[in-house]
Amino acid sequence: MGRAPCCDKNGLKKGPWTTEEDEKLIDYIQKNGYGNWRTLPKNAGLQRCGKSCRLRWTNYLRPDIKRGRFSFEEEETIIQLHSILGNKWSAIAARLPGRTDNEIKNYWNTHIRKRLLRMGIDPVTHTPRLDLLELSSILSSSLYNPSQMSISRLLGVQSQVNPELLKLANSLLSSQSENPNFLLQNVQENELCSAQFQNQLPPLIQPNQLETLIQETQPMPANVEQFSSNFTDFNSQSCQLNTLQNNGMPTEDFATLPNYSYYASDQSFMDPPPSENSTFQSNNSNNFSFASVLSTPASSPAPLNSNSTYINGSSTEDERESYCSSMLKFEIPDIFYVNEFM
DNA sequence: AATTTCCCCAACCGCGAAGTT
DNA sequence: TAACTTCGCGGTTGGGGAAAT
Repeated sequence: MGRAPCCDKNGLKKGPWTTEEDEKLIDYIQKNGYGNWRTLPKNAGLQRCGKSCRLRWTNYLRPDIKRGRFSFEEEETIIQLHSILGNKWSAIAARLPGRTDNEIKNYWNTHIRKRLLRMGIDPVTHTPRLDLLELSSILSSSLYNPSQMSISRLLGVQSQVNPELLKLANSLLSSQSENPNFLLQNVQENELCSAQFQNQLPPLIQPNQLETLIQETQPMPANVEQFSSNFTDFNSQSCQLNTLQNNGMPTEDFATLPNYSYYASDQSFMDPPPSENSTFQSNNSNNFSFASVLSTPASSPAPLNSNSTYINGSSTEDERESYCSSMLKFEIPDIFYVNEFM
């Protein structure tokens, strides 16, 4: 069937709204409410199409809109929800009172997405980028089997890996041949790091919680199952690259892993978390927690009530990135200069 | 100081779903 | 049930300010 135009565009104004227009729209809606967006602009005396009025109201003029920077709490929630819901901005917005889908979408695209990319996380799947993982795997194995190295392996994966990364790997291997301890030290650090990490994951989501979420998010996005299974690899492999990034520096920040919900944090379902100085214990370190996502049902948006430890809202972008780095623990080594590949 | 480039975000567009006639 | 209308969503654009050169 044909699609009807949203309005007669002849003579209708487009572009930024003026204060006068805003006042007219607010005044009309306060007196009459909103409902029929098609007739609203005419009744309100606006030379705009209904769609434009609706957008202006829902994204900007609505009295319950919260403006200003996103808090860490909100950012954490967005990342969690996006990992499950994908680009369902309206669904995500329903769990963030006062934020609009447009605002969240913009924030994702301009801040969070870029940050995840810098950290080597695929912002679509929320898993480590496969090409980087493959590179990491090749470099690690080459240290223990130098005779089998490794150009052949690089060539073997060339169809899957960014060609520029192959070049990078090649140059790193050259460095390794000149200084045999260069990467080996990092791998040994990595093993230590892994051992620490395995012992420090917080409590896991209970099966019934996961079931609730799955029911709530039907139909399940295609990437959810993949995400859950991939997260197993993520836990172990992310540690690996992180150690390379530290380039021999201690990895003590694992001991103070922030109470981030990728590892289960929200208190709606959880017992009070261990203090930052205590050691997390887990029977199974490979599971992902959806707990905090479940804290506010879509049908009844309510303020989030996470007890996560946050830096105050005035912190800088760098601080946020540093915080996120600790959360996700998957930074690309500086020595890789990977920004150009992102 | 002038120009260029980058970045952010409000607003627009097209589409599909749901509702109505 | 087909035709039409309305609504809402997600992707994209472009104006303007900030930062870099």
